[in-house]
Amino acid sequence: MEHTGRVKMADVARQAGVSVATVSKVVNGRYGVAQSTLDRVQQVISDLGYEASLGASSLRSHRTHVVGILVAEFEPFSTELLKGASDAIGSTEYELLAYSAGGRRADVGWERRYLSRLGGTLIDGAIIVTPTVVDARGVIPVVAIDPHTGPSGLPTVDSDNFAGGVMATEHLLALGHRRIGLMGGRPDLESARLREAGFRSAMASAGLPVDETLVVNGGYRPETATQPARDLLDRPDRPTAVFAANDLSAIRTVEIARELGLHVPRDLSVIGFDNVPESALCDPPLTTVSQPLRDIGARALQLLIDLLAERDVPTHLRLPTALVERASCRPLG
Amino acid sequence: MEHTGRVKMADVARQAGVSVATVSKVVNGRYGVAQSTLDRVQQVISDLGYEASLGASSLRSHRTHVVGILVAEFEPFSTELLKGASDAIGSTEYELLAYSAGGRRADVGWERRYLSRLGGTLIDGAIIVTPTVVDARGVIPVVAIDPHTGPSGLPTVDSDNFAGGVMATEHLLALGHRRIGLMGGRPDLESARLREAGFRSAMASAGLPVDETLVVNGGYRPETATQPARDLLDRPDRPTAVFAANDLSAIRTVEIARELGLHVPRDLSVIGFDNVPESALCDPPLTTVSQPLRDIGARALQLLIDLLAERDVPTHLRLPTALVERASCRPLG
DNA sequence: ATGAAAGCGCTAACAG
DNA sequence: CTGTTAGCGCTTTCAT
Repeated sequence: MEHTGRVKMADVARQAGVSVATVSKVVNGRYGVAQSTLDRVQQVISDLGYEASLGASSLRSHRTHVVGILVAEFEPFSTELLKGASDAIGSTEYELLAYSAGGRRADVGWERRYLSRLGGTLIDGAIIVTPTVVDARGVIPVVAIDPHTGPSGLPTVDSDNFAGGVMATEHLLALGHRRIGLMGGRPDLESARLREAGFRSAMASAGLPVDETLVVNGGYRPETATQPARDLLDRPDRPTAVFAANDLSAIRTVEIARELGLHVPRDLSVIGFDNVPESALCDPPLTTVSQPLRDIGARALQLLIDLLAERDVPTHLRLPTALVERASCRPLG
Repeated sequence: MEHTGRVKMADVARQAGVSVATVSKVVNGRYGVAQSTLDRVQQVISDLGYEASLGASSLRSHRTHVVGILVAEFEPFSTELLKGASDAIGSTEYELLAYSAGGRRADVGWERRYLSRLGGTLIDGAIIVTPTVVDARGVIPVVAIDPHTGPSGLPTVDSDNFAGGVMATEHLLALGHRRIGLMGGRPDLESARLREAGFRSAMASAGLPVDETLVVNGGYRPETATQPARDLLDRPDRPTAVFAANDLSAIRTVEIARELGLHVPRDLSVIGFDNVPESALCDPPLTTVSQPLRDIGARALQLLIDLLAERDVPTHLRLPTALVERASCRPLG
């Protein structure tokens, strides 16, 4: 019977001697099937290892019990969120589909295109990670994690980026640093804006002016942080400490420092943001501001599930940040 | 024009004054469309933000340029592979879809069911992570990572688990440990079998018998490792060192040790396997045997792409393991 | 309780 | 060059 390709509903129907309509009913647990038929069909289903094609069934039913998590790329940040979402999905009736077109196609507007590609059919709802173009008038319920600046109209979960920025800066200040560089994040993201605002606020509170030549844009990614890190460090009046807006650019900063013959933390203190697991792998282990990334992913998933169940949900969840001291910062002197 | 739901091909066709067939041709870059029509349709597509539904188009065309990575759960191991696959996909024409039904539905045979659910339509090929039921006669090309014991017939990528097991054990031996516990992995996985074989081989080479009461099954997961860890440690003749078959169960072992008032590494040395980023986050940072997880993911993806292009591929890639010394082991005495 | 038939959004012949 | 016509595998009325 191993003819061609995967087993489809028609194969099950034939083998069980019923119509596909009947098989569909038992697969979907509809009423109106005799117990004997039901048993027989289920037997054939398990014998053949049949499972309905997600593509086909979703096309027709528009209810799939699958939720999507749409990311530009699977990197340490988004995969932490994914772990959290995966933890949370266990207690629901849903399955999880994570989608990325790969870095290259992650141009402006990717979130809208992904949504169009998967929404309406394959997935019942979506979590979008760091969307820039937010398009509230959606077809399916959407929750945003760490979105673009400004009110999006989308339910959002993020963490207290401003407080985190203050925290990081105050830590450096408390260690005696005064000449502090800022490697900013993606300027199109609210999180980056707030972390920088926190930095400036803490500097101002300390009565310190911000040297704008010490403010660069690291773009949140190792590749985009490389040159800015050189600009910051390869100069006689380099800062004694750098606050990088996320761990990936902080880690790259540490690497560039080493390339330039600078020892971290002896010659340069570096603090990051996010507390992705990779930050502990860094040499030296990175001092950073943690966001509860897994929890953010789990909360976003729960929010989405509530949305799908048409329950009332908060439109914005903000989770706390905290200082994690490791070995990349030390007192000046 | 914002009537109902997502914009579909018919909407584009209407707006551009052509048939859906023509729109399909321009979307898929087929020949036989006048330049002026092409321009007009493309304009409408970008105005409307149209993107073809993956569900619908795949149902018909059986070629999607999407590859799947099928996992039981998104945890540190599978997400490292995912990062590697994501790195590698950037240089291809493919997009990446990662799928998990959540822990609960990850029963025996999940890999076959996922494949049935997504294969044939949504995805052109798949990477399956730690499959138990290997079913070579597939509809779509499949690459296995760290599969079930025995020859599967599937192209496989894994690492040198035996050598890694030897390495971990010899490290403990070199530190003077003689009474060494083994927390084994999932017995249905070749990797776990080989790591244990490496352990036994190293013990034998050292002329040491294996105390079978010190061999437990941790099942690779924190939840399943908890009780075995207690069994191993909560007794007067407990081992002075434990080799855990993966980092997650090693980390849990460290936690249980602490619960029991044991200090790691003073009272107990623990070594893991995998070198997931979380192992560095452990307190104390975990000494472990690294597998090049991201590279494994990238290689598996490349293998799959080659398979899809009908290029000749190696049927088995084995990558090296290496000892990573951190702080969870110390000399006995 | 069961099956026939229509159709989800799209692609692939084939006509025109 | 363009449109018409069939389905892809499944769900869903609606008859029987």
